Amino acid sequence: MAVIAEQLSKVLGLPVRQLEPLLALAAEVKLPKGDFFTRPGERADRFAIVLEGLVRHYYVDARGKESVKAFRGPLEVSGPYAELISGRPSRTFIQALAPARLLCLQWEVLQRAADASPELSKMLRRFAEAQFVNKEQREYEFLQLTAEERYLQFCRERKEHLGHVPLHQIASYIGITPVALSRIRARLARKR
Amino acid sequence: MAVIAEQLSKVLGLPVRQLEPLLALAAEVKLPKGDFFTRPGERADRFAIVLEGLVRHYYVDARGKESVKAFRGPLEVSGPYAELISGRPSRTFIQALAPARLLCLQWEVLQRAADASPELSKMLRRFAEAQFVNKEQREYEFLQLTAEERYLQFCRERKEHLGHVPLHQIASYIGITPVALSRIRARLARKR
DNA sequence: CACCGTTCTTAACCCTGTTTAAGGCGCCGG
DNA sequence: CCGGCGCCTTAAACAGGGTTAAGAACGGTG
Repeated sequence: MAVIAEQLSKVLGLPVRQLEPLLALAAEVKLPKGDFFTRPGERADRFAIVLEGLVRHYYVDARGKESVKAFRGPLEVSGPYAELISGRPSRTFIQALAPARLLCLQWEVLQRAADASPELSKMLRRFAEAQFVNKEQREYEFLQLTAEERYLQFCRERKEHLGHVPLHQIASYIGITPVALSRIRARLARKR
Repeated sequence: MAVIAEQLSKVLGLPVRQLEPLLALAAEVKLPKGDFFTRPGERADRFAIVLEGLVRHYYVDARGKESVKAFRGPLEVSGPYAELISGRPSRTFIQALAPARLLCLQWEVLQRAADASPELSKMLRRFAEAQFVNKEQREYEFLQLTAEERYLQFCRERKEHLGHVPLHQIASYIGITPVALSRIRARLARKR
C-alpha cells in the first residue's frame, strides 16, 4: 500500500501525506474480466484508480451502436467523470477487459476532503485541466486526421494495449467500424 | 462595469467582491472584424471574456485545412485554454467574426490570485470541469451522430449564431466540407 | 473430439463525403 | 456603374467508410 501511495503521489503531483488519509477511505474492488464497474442508469458516485488490469469506458446509443471513449490501465483514473461532475445519471459503461483491481473512492468524500485542503483542491483542478487537454486532443484528431492516421496515432500512443484490446474496440475508439479498420490494416501491411 | 461584474458573477458562480479586484487588473481589447486575438506561435499568456461581438477558435493543419473548434459570443470565455494550461506555444487562431470587445486578463495574474483565494481556486476548478464536459459532449457527437444530426444539433444549440457565421465555418465546426453541408441543407429543405 | 462463440478478414454493393469546377448572388471599392 | 471577391450552391467523378454476408482461425466447453 505504501508503494501505491508513492506511485500515486508522483502521478497526481500530490505529497504522500495528503494522499494517505484518502487512501484510508478507499476500497479495493476486484473486477473479473467482462464485469462492470459502472453501468448507465446507476447513480454515478464513485471513481477509481486502476491498480491492475485494463478497463474500457464506452456508451451505447439508441441504435445500439457502441462507442469506446477510453481505455485505462494501471495508475490511470477510471470512472464516469463527466457524470460525477454534472450530477447527471451515468450513461457510460465501464467494463474490465482483463481481470482488474481498482482502488475506489466515493466522489463525495473527495469533494469534502478538497474543501478542507487547498493542495487537494488544486490537484483536482489540475486533474480536470489535464482531462480537458486530453479531450481537446481527441477533438483535434477527429477534425484533422483521417481514420488511418488516427489508427497509427493510437498504435504509437497506446502500444501497451495493442495485444490486449480486440481490434473492433480500437475501431470503435477511433470512430470507424471493424470492417473499415481491417481494410486499413491490410492496406498498411501491403505498403510495408 | 458594475453591470458586467454582476453578469459575470452569475455566469461564473463567484461573488462580486471576489471578482472586483480581478476586473481592476483586466484590460479591454477592441477587435475589428477579421482581426486576431491570438495566432499560432505566439506565447499563450492571456485569456478573455467576450463582452460584445463574436469570435471563432480554429487551427490550420499542415495540409492547410482549417478546423473550427468553437464560436464564442458575449459572456463566454475565449482564449487558447489548452495551451495556457499546458504551457505549450499556441497552435490556435482566435479571430473576430464581428467587431468584438474582449475583457482580457493575464493568465499568470489569475493563477496568483487563485493561490490566495480558495473560492477563486474552486471556481477555476469548476470552469475546467465545465470545459471538459463540453469537449466530452463534442466527442460524443463525433462518435455517435451523423453529419446531418450534428448540423441539426448545432442549429438547436447555437441558433444565436446562425445568421452571423458563414456556413463554411459551420461545416468546418461539424467536421465536413462546405459542399457536403450544402447538400445536407438542400436535402433538409426538400423534406420540410 | 465436436461444438460454439468470438475475433478478424475479405468481398460485394451502397451511401456519404471529398475534390474540382462552374455559376449565381450580394457587397464593397474604385 | 463596373469589377472583383467572398459566399453559397450545384454537378460530376471519385474515394472511403458502412452494411451485409461469408468464411477462417482460435479458444474454451461439454
